[in-house]
Amino acid sequence: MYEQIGADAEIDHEGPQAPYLQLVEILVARIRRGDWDQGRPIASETRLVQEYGLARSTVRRSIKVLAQEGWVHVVPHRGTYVARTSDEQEQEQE
Amino acid sequence: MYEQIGADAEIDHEGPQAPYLQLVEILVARIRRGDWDQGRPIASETRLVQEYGLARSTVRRSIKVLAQEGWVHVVPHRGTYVARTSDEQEQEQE
DNA sequence: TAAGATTTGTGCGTATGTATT
DNA sequence: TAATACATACGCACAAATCTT
Repeated sequence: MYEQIGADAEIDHEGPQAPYLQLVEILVARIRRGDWDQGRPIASETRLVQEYGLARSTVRRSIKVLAQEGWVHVVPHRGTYVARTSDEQEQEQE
Repeated sequence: MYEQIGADAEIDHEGPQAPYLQLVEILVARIRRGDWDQGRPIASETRLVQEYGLARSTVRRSIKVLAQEGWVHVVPHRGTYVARTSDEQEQEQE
């Protein structure tokens, strides 16, 4: 999956897919592309808000999904770090 | 058109005209009267529901017509904005 | 030690989107 | 048409922890 939306895509507010899911795909694409290295922080929520024109609550929702899928690791009051850059160790979530 | 029902009319649930069409005429009259300026949001769906005693689905149906006729522009999750205040650039919809 | 900037945590209110009954 | 419920999204405000200067 994550094939329709690329790393350079923008949010389509009119489309059928929810913006928070679009952002999930975009960020996964950017991680895989190497925009941020493993163990390094991705853009802050505030930055993503500015970059994609979304509400912070929406950005946070996307990050929550990324964390659940194991792409990133959120460190309270510090940042959101890249946990992996490919889906090699893809794992099931209950 | 929109001559029979004025800006201060109320919905007549007994009459021959469907409530959603009555509301369309009322809202157009209110826009033309200047209740809401161009580029500004009209009353929310919830507000219109309370004001006219209609179901939200009915109000939305009216707004859909207004949007198709170019009177308003619906911005997802934000509001319904006045696109024009007169029928100068009246245009055909397919 | 202190102050300021940055970042995530949390909550509230409101609006539209969609579906069901 | 109506009534209801839930999902999705925006905006704002403030708290708490961290980092920088």
